[in-house]
Amino acid sequence: MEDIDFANARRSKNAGAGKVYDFSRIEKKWQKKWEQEKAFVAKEKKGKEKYYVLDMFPYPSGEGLHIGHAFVFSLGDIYARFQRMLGKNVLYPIGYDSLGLPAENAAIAAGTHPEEYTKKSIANFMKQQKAMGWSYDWSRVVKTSDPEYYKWDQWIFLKMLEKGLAYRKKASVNYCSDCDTVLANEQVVGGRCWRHGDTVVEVRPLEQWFFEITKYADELLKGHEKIDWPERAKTLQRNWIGRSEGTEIVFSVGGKGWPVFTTRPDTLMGVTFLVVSAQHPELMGLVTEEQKGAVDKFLKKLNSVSEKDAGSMDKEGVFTGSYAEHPLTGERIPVWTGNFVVAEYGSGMVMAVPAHDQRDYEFAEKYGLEITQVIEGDMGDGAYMGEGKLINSEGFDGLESREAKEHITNALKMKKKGKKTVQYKLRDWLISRQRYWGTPIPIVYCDACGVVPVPEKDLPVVLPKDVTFGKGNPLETSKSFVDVDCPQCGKLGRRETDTMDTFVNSSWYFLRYADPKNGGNLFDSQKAAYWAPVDQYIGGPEHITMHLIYIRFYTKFLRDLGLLDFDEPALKYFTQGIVKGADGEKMSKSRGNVVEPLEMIKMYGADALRLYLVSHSSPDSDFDWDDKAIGSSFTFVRRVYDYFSELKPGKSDVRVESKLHQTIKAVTADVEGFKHNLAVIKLRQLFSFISRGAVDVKTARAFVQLLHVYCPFVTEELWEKLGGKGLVSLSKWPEVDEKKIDQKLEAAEEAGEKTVKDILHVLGFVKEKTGNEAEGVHVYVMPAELKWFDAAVLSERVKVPVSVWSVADKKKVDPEGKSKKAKPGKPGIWVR
RNA sequence: GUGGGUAUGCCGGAGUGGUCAAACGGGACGGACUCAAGAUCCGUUAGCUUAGUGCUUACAGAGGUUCGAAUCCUCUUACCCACACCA
Repeated sequence: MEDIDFANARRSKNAGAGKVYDFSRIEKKWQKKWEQEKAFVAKEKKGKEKYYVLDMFPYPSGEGLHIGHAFVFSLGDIYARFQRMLGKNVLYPIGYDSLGLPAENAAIAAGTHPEEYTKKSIANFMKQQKAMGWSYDWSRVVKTSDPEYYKWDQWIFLKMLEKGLAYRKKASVNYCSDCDTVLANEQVVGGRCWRHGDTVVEVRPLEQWFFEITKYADELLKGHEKIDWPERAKTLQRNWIGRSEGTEIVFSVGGKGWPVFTTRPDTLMGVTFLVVSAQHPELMGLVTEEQKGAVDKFLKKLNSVSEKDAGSMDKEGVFTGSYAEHPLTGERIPVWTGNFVVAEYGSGMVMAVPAHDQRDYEFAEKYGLEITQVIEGDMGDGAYMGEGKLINSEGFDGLESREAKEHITNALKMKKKGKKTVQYKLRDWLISRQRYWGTPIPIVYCDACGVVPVPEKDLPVVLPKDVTFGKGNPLETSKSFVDVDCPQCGKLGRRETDTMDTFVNSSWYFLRYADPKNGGNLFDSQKAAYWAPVDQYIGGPEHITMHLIYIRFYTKFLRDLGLLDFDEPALKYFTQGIVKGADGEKMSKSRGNVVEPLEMIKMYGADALRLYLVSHSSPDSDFDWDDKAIGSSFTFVRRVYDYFSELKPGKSDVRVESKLHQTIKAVTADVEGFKHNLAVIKLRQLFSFISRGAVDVKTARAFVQLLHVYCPFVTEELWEKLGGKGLVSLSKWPEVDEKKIDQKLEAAEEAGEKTVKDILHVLGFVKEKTGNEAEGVHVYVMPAELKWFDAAVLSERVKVPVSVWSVADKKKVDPEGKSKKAKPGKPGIWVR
């Protein structure tokens, strides 16, 4: 065969030199070794500082790991390895968020049971996770689909119920007809299902279970002070919780009191109409006979507008025919209904002050409603939204907004027509799902006893196998599950068929890792107290408003049960960026830009993949995958391997030592701060420095240790070759010896680099001018700097023989007097 | 609309007051080694200029602060993310 097999050629070239970087052999070898030696199994050790690193556990899909997983989990692993090498007692566990809709859907599509599907997916995940070299404690794996796990979800539910935090309520809920289930507010994206972007979410009234998370709203806000999270994550949560202080004012309509929330009670005397949400459940109660036709027509029109356009719709409304009574003046105020009032926020009715609220202003203009200015200010082109001195407000005239808020609220309070109050955007957490693959809600409905909780001793309520998948909730098709005796009276009752939102499962899993096999309790409080809270949590920004709020809520609740003595689950949190396809688009199968970690491991090895993932850019920013760039990471790893596996140790000179310690110092800080891109650069620089000259074993080992957090496999191999004791994984992180960092040497190095450049520059000129190749170069340096310059190294760099002279040397050859040009740090140069 | 973020050379991206024509990687180009290489090594990569120099123009745009700005402030523009009329 005449065709050249390049891959083979590369191999054989390596082989000829006797140094093949056979990454797949190396990676398998160390994977096995770590497992055999139980290297990463964590045990509570009194007196040793613990450190808990946690990645958000994955949802095990049948497709296996994607490149995003490879990226985040590598970040966690780097951190865990780092902390371990710093001597901390590290807990770095992994588990599977294995309940959830996708498994159920995929199982239905594939004609299997979700349990089968999940089992296979998890096995596949594990294989890949091990291939990536992530240093998990595999003895603590937690699977949320395991009845021994979700038993405790049910237990917590019962506690919530006991404490009055779990309740049932008929609610207009978001219903996705594709999922055949109800969605939480957080799962509705722009009026559409978060999983089915094409499906418009319907609003249906259903009897649902809720957790009263709003009870903790204030604490969730205050807790931010205690935790070291990115500011934008906190801001996002703050806005999500959306606390606003204001006044609740009761307007009476037809003898019935209608509370209205406002942050601007100072504008009360400027109220000229009220607007009730068009989606308000009690709207029709306000509509008079004469107006019924108009309101119906209006509602019909609203319904015909698709959700998509509803957002950009103009403010519209219609008079209900009713009048409210102003709480202070008793004046008659018309009540309108409008499309711009949010039904679920506050009471679903607002007081309109067109002079001082832009939305109200537009509405009033449109329908010719009265506009009364009550705050001094410029109303040139619309409402004056600022604060200021009150006018046209009877007894309150002359007050500043701030005092007026107090006075008016007090006046209302005296008349029992209002009070100071706080509103949140955060709603209670709707946990009911009409699906199979979730935690069954431990409740029995009994004709005689009503809603009866399943007694603790009967937990877990296990998902039945005899179900039929199809439309609706499969649990309803299991007679053995539904038909159950009432725990109270013993008569036949009916089991709750709703299951819990999967975010329930992930709200306390970090605690279960502390004691994953406990059969008698959620966890052992001692063990939890030892490991928790999480010291460093890592996961995507998409979880900030859902999971990261729920997990904080659960932690506070468990604390209130007396199970924990802390109230924040994660002290530090790091959000990584998104890995996008080479085309800059989000990776997706339909775009065909998906990169498979396994493919990359096959081609370049896990070490190169890991190194590439963190060296591209700062881990908290998004980045586009680049096929070519991973090649350079591979090349680097291979060179490192080639160099150190054949190392003939010599003596490190002082410059290498200085450089090493400088690098240790910088890399330590970079790894600590997740600045891996910068750390990698420094490691590359150190390597090219080292590999130019001689190093001793100690230095070589230190380099290998620094690189280890990024490339765990190849560094284990090299550590062994360099005669390191035990595993690098468990070795002690190199310590900085400040004394060895010599600024003068740094200056020397810099001078050397500059000189190389200068010589090359001059050589270029000479060639240009004379057309001849230079025969040699003389370098004249300051006497004190003589030791900085090595003729052999310079010759090698500039590819022309170089001789180095001290300017003070009487015997120097210097026909053109170039030595006179020499300055400190900048030698004279003569080319012959 | 509100809140948050980003804007750097051919590209990806470092860099948060002077040591910056700006790390590192990719690409391109030139050279070395080679029968040859997609392998390795060494360079160049704003323009003009120069025996290693100097100047000009540069970090989205326009202003400003400062002895001095990619870096701080203001406004504008574009893009990204979240929330979407929260009273």
